[in-house]
Amino acid sequence: MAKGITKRSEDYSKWYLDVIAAADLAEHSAVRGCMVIKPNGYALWENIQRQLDNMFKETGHENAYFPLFIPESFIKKEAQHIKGFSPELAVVTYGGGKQLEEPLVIRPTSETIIWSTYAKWIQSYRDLPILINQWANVVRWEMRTRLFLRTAEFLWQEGHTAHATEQEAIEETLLILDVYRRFAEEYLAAPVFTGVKTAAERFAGAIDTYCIEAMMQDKKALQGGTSHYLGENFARAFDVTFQDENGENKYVFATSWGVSTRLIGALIMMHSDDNGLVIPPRLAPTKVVFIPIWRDDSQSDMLKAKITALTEGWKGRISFKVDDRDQYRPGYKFNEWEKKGVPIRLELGPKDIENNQVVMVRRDTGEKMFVSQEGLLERVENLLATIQQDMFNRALVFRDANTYDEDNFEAFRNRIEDPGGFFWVHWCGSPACETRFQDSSKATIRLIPMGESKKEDGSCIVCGQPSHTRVLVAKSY
RNA sequence: CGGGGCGUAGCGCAGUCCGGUUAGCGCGCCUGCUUUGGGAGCAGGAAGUCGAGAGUUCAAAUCUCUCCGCCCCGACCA
Repeated sequence: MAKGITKRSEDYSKWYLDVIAAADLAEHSAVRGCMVIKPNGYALWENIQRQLDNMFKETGHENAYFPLFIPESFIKKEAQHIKGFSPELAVVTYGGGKQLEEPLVIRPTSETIIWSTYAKWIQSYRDLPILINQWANVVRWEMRTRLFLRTAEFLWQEGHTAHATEQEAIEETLLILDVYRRFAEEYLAAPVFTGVKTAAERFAGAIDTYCIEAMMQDKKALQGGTSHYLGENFARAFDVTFQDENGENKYVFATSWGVSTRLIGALIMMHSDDNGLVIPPRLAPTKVVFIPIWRDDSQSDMLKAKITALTEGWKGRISFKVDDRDQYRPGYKFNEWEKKGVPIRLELGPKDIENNQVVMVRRDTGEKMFVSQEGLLERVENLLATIQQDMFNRALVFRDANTYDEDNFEAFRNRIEDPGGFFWVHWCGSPACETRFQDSSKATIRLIPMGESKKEDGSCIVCGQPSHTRVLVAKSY
């Protein structure tokens, strides 16, 4: 049915690239590992941005902007940080035709430039907290790249906050984790597990890294966002101190957190099908496309006028398009908007005029409905809400059907290959056993859950030592 | 960086083994007419430094050498 899109069952990663091409979201650029985000893809990013930005503002954050270039010496100040990032840095050594005295690193993340700045801003406890976010691009020289999922340059937001107490900083970290979870569930229609990373998977320079993890349709995990509690690590490296109420000098406590254009990759891989992109209504740049179907010119004028009347008052309430192009026939248009993932298609032809109806078609299920022209906007809005909810529910059912408890290491090694999925297993906490998961199964510990749900006594699936909680293990992107 | 594949019109490809007219095909694009409820038909048309450079030859998309780039799979990562 869909020309030019490989079936998921044939080649999942080819399918992924085909969906992006068919929906005209992005393309590879002349620069290795970089992508051009085209208008359809960027519109998705703008919607993600708009919503998250609102959520950050609602929780008391402000936006600011820090420079792209970071003096090399800054990056080197925090030992773990430089260790983690040095392999993937892009460095500028020439400027204005002359060799620079000090090379400038193109930011892979902005902790160092930000903390060197915060050091100047903070003297007193009265200066705290600082709750800043920035929308920016960053560069990480990746070996292997894939559109949206991993590119050498990507767009993201990075929040950087400074607090007087450890408790407040940890609360901030968890607050943002919850913002990410809510955004994933309510907007991306993506059920996620939340938890904390193991030491091996932790952000370079963090005390703890919290994350949201979602299951893609190939049953692999994708980390959608991270929130880090940085403790005093960066404050010590950049000498960021404040005087508290008692006149004592103390280091500030830090957090940082981010989500990137990778979320677009997650959205694609969770919801799209063999006919192309499927966008959750709340993030869809165009929520409804209206297609008139005519037999001659007089009809076309009449139908266009009717659609204008039917969509009276829609502007400002719902984003819609009327596809009245004369050079394409209806079937072509149906297909085109399906590939692009528009949630609802409305058709209006001579038969519908006779019956005072409109044909309404869901992108997510393909279901076709004949509905009255009365109260059309309300019907559309209701259906959009239904689609949003159904998409979440389907993803949740899929994830739960492919998530298992497993206590036998050999069985685990077999099942992670076939059928694959998420596995809750007991782990003693030792890095040695963690390494054995990875080496023997190519799967990693995605997170250690925080709540009570997976707390139970058991024995480590690798070594048999006591364990008090199950951890989530899966192959991942 | 290792393994595999590829580079010929905007996109997808044939032609390359075995050198030889004016480098083809499909889709798309432009013009016109007919069409229009699931990817329209006919007619006409535009569009190529055959990835780059060097070499062999009367003659190179095709043979030789060098280089560049991209995609897929692995090791590292949001």
